[in-house]
Amino acid sequence: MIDGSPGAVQGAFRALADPTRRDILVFLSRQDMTISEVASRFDITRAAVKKHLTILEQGALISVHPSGRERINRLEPLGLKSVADWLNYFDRFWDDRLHNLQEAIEEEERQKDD
Amino acid sequence: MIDGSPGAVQGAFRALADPTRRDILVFLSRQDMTISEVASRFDITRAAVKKHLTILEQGALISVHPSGRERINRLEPLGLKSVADWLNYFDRFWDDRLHNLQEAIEEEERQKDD
DNA sequence: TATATGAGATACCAAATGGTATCATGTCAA
DNA sequence: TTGACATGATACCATTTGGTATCTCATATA
Repeated sequence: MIDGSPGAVQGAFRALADPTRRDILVFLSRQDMTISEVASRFDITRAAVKKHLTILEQGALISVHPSGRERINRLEPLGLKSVADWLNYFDRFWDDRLHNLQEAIEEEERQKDD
Repeated sequence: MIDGSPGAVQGAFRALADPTRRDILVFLSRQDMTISEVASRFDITRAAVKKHLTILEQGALISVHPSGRERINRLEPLGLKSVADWLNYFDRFWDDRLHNLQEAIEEEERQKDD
């Protein structure tokens, strides 16, 4: 088994599959935001943004902190790290296979230049 | 912008969102396989596996090489690397103290932009 | 040649997904 | 207290997604 905690990894990958959610993570990396603040960055309704934030929270990529009538959304880098850890399994292939691949590509490029 | 080639990153993240597809990648990391060989590892039909392989190919996570009447599916580490590169943006946030520092800097930048 | 086999192509289905609109609730402030 | 505002909750819709079944095509092989 590769996943240390399979469920968590699945939630994180699921959350990252949507481009809007990835953009939200970038925004939150710069600054904590309320739902409305996040929503103001997009052309979709606040309700849709709320759904995205819920999925991000389920994937443990953000945490939510109530403050009065607002809810502050905060990036949780640890969740992203679980994804990076999963990818780490393939690190060794980036060394050998990737090297060979790169050579093959360059060789192909040379042959096109005829 | 974070993505070097946005479309490619989206395709890769989309492909990785499904646990069956992530398992397929692990199998292919050990050994190249035909569609039927991959399908024999799962309890779903060969047609369903074929769909997964198509999505993996669209995400540039595997490549397909016809050989006679068979089609060899091969892991493409380069596609996974594009995902890792996207995640690299968040490397600095894995340390909370760096996060706070970065936040202050970015906030200053943001207020200039408004 | 005849036949078995690997793969492609559709058509179809149930469930999940991303979105909207609408209404309810809690909290701040005048 | 009353109104304004941030959020929660629900119902609903169109599209995508993961899956099956079935048919056809191409290619080994007896």
